Amino acid sequence: MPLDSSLHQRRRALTAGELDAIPWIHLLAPQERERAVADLKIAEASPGEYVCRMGRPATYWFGVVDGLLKMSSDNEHGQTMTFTGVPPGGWFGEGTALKREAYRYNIQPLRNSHVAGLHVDTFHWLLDHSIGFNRFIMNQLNERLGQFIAAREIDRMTNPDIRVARSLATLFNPVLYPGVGEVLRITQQELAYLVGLSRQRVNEALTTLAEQGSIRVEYGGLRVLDLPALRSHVFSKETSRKPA
DNA sequence: TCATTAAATTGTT
DNA sequence: AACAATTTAATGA
Repeated sequence: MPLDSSLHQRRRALTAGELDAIPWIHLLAPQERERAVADLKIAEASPGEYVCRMGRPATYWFGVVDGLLKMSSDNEHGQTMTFTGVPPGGWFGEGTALKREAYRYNIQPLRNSHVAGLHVDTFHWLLDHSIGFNRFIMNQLNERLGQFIAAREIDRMTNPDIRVARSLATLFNPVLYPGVGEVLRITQQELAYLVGLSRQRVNEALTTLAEQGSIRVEYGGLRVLDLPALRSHVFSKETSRKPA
């Protein structure tokens, strides 16, 4: 059962720390915040479950408190295409919440994750009453537009190293995912699922990126050292091939 | 707190 | 896909 259907039963209140990590909560006036906090729910979701499914009516606007989600879509042939990952601090679904439509994507956890939900009615109430909230949403929509344009470029990249680099750069986006910070908690296997490459190839790409100084590979995560380089660096074809 | 063991993740072929 | 090496997490004295 998707999380958006079962959030009612599985919900619990957010801790003070979890509330503090929500990027838009600080932009609200006291009475607005009071209303938002009263409605916010949090639930745990595991791999294989759905946070929300394509076609289901949108009931919540979601945010990742902890963990890692993937956003995907099924085409008419039953194949699944992954668009992007959603790391901590990311909020999504505002487009469909705005129009009160059905979800256009599937959202599934790549590992055990904590997902917060704000009911669409409260979402709309905030839109009607809070300037700060409107500014956040506008900023978010604008930033995501840039992300999707970048995603189209990534799709046309044949070089796996560049695909990994660009995909990582989007996950490190400080505006969309302020919860990530310097280190992104992600395993190489999880990253492989996201970019659609084998774990071996991802490992090779990460090693190359680390050699170039744009990231550092750590156990269970990655540290970004040079985000602009990740976004734009072009690799020469023969950087790390061993000579014959 | 420390040592031991299991589990997870990474590096390599 | 398989394997070894490394790191973390869990357990109990």
